[in-house]
Amino acid sequence: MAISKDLKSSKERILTAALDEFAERGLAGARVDHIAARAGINKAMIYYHFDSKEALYDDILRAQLEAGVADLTELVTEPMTLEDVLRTVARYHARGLRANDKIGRIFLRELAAGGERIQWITPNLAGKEELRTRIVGLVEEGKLSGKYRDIDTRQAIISFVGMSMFYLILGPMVNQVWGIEDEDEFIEQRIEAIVDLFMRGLEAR
Amino acid sequence: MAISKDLKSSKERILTAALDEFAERGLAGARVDHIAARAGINKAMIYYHFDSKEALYDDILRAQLEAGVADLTELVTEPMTLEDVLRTVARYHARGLRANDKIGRIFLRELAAGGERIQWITPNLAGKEELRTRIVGLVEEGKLSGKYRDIDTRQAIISFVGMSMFYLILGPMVNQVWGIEDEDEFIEQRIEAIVDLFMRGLEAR
DNA sequence: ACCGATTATATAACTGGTTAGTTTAACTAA
DNA sequence: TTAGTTAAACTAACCAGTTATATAATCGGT
Repeated sequence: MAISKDLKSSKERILTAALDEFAERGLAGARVDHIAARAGINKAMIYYHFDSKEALYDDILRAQLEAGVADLTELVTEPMTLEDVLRTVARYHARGLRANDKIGRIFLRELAAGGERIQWITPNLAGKEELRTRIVGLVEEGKLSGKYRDIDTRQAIISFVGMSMFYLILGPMVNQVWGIEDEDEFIEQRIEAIVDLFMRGLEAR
Repeated sequence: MAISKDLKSSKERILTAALDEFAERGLAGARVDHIAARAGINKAMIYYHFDSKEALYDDILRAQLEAGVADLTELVTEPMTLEDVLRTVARYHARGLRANDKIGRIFLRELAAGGERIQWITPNLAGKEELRTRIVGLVEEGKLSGKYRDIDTRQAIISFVGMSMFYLILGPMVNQVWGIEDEDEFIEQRIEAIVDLFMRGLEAR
């Protein structure tokens, strides 16, 4: 039998199936039998590759977070203006994570639980610090040159990230409340609206 | 016996205990036995007052959402400028919901699950629409009079709500990433920073 | 005031389905 | 020979919901 190697290894199949199951139901709501069925393998294989349901979950969470931060930092390597960096971040949040919202949903539940697991798994994600200090630097520079107003840099950046991540987090709800039909168009407008509002709010007159 | 009426009725005790349990563990992770223990009553009493664990959860969710929206709409009854309305909303998000973050945590998990339950429970929260149309009206008015720029009103308001709710949602993570010590002071600064950035970004030069 | 009936409150023990994790025994491909 | 894989049955704990039972409060009728 065996229609060949079936494309992906069983371990990979378990990982993708588990990502789906955890995104839909959360750690407590996920069922190991469901994961096995989704992956099209026997449950015993899960315990052959992973110690426990929790260990599987932690593996996935770590891998996804690391990949996410790596993707984003890679996008902002060359020298860029503040506006371009922010547009890149906004685009990443709006487009990239919407295309794969699974980690977003898992992330939300972790936050609801207190975020301790995330801090335990990834004490310091490589690249996260780097990107932040880079944005801080660009804002401070503009302030010194008189191009930007003398605002609280930290608060401003948190505001930007908030605007940028909000749709990622509350997308479905926003669509319903505001009756949004063409989501793709809305997202493109959203990216520009965020950057425009922020830069305008920052610039000295 | 009975050391008296024991302050709160058993139903009220169940409701507060369940709110705690659901906030900490979510619907799937919550245990009816834990709720009973926290409330200091017998498990059967839960099924005397409520049909099921889910029904109890739905009751709590509905009551909390209704109370939240009612609180907020009450705060913005009198005629106010856009800036004052926004400051009220920001203050409400930053202070009010932080003082009782339980419903926020439950809300996050609902969003992660797709938000369908919230829409089912509260198809149209009284007052929610009212507040939104009021803010839209104030922005449109300012645009017509030339006080504000000709931006996309919808996008701008979503941006504002994003900035405002972000700290509510990601508070603990923000504190860790930015190393915030004095949280109370930070929150007060946050409210002003949000309103300032938004108004400045909106105003015509 | 008194009676019976209903209602609210409470408990401990139980039931039956569910679920994470295991075991056994066989099979395949490198 | 070893690492990977499968199916199926098993177990031990867990957990939502029930039942049997009991006591106190409430109330309508007389």
